[in-house]
Amino acid sequence: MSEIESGALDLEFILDEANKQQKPELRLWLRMLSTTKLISQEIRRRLRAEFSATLPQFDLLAQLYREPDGLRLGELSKRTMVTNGNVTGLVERLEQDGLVKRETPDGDRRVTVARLTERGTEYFSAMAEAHERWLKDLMADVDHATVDTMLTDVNRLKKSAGNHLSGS
Amino acid sequence: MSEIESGALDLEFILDEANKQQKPELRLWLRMLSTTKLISQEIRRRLRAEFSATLPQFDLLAQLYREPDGLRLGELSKRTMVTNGNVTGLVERLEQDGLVKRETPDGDRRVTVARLTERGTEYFSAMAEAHERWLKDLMADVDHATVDTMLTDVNRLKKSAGNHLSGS
DNA sequence: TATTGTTATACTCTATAACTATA
DNA sequence: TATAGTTATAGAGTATAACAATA
Repeated sequence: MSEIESGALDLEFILDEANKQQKPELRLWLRMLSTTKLISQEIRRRLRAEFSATLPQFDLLAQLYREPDGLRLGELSKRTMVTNGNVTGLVERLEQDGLVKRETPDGDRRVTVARLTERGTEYFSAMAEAHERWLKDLMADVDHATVDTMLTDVNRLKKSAGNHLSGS
Repeated sequence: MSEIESGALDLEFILDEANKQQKPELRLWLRMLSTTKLISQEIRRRLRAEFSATLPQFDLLAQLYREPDGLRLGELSKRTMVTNGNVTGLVERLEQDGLVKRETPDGDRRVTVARLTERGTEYFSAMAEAHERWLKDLMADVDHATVDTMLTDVNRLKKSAGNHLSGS
């Protein structure tokens, strides 16, 4: 290799490294996106194979699991970040499976409250246990300190994003 | 408030904090998932409004943008984590929009190579610039040091997950 | 026989907007 | 009039498997 070529390569390398540093936010986002896609696909695969469930369904059930008295559909919509109309469809499918039931409370008959059935509670409990196991497994090579750091950092990121949405 | 009530509240708080520490991997995952969902929805909204494009399309175009000579569909499938059959559909839509073209190289006529058209290159260039701006904006409240730390940490996580998939 | 893409299918998710019943 | 859900619709994404052409 000639001196000129060698020099050119070094320069390219330096420029390349400089470029990398120029767009750290973009790089972080692309990396987060591909990472969550990788993990999501794996989790989706296992949820489907072992529980015939989807990720949005799991998410919705998790919200109800925390609220024994159930949640209004509007509140469910906010917490799952799914539009009102689509929450209706999600809940309907889960109701057909016997995991969720809908009730209209006395007082305001416009309101619909969704809550887990007994079967839904048992079923989600098993799902949650498996889900936790899968996550521990997938993150096995990440040390505890890093996990803790990431917990804090991701929270900062979420707050920042929340503060800069179109509607705010 | 009585002493007993106050004591009970303290205990609840302590137990709650202890519980939080018990499942850090799960908590990290749920937080990453809701964060990427929040940001993805925002980016999707803007991509649709300003470029009539979807996130998977953006992802696919980004891969081709880095490879002026184009990529085989199989390779595109791997890089975008989209199945072969669905890559065909994605590329077809982008071809109809005139952003991508397909070619069969001499030598192995089973192969299809996708590459950006001139228009596709220009179009994606504008998309990438806007996309980078959006990300910087959404991450504006996160300091540079944290962004750098996260870049490293997310990479560790991705590698760990990759090492523990079903097929490995 | 193995590989590369394509086609077919079924289902779910996503987004938007119009609509109904109730307050 | 405003609110809570529902319905309708259109378009994409996702996963699986069967299939054709080529090597």
